[in-house]
Amino acid sequence: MPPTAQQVSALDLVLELAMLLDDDLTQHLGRQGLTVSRAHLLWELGRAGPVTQQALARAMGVSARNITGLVDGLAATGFVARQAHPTDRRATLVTFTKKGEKTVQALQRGQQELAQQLFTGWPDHQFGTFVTGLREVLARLRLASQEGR
Amino acid sequence: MPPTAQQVSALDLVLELAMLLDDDLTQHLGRQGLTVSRAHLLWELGRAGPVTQQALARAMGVSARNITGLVDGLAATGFVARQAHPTDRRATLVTFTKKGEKTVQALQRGQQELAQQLFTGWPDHQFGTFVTGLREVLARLRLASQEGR
DNA sequence: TATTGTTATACTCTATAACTATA
DNA sequence: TATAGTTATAGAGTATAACAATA
Repeated sequence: MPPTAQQVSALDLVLELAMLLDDDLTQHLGRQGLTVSRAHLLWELGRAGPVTQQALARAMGVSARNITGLVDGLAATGFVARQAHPTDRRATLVTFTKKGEKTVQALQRGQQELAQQLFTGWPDHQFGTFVTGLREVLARLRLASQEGR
Repeated sequence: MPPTAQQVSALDLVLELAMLLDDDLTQHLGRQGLTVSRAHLLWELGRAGPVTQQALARAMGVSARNITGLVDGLAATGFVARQAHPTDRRATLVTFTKKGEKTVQALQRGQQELAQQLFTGWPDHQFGTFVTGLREVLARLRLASQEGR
């Protein structure tokens, strides 16, 4: 039995939302000289403080080689710097420059602004039901993703 | 004035949903020998029938050069073929192979299945409020994106 | 003169495998 | 022997600019 038309068009809305968010993010970051991947690395760095490239690779779920490239780019554009690890001479610590630190703070502010723009003024029950719905969709999507393996 | 914690965590949920959807899509398409960009092209082709590469470039919002590369890849893997345009000898018509046609149909079925998995069994009022919320978020996001230009 | 698609060139993200320096 | 990061190599997506064929 096929899904209802309402179900299909609800998924269309979700997919359109995902695309728009991605486009918006790409534009926004591009204006600051960043890509989505590089911003992701900055974000992790903001969460975990100075860390090794290995730690970044694990946290972001990408290869070590990939981190080398992202750090190269971020260092060349002045967002991060490499520092010697104090005890392990094989390892490198990735740290913020002043510019990088300010940029991460700006990204955080930008996210807060967006949260406000999207959700200010919603009736309480609508907001609550929407959030509950999001959680339900996320839970089901995680299940569906696992099945597909 | 900053946003509420609820607003920020609602945006977190939306962002997580977007990421999960993208990952899920990438995995699912990868199993069929497709990338997200190539599947996007197939999807457009399914919507609009045999079309020129220029038409695809405009519909997808990417450069003509990019379309050349995507069609090269899809042709090499047997999803589409290039045909001479009947009246304009500059242009190329991109058409489905049998494999391409079946693949698009499978993608459409997959999307319907996902819609069902995500939304089956929701109470009517919850589903309705959720969809209304999605529309509201989309409308506000479009506004926010435009401002940022 | 304008348009269609390709070649030339370049940048980014991504991966695996081989290698160096260190644990 | 195992780990951290880099070099080597490769594929994919994306862009602009120059060019050929055709309108």
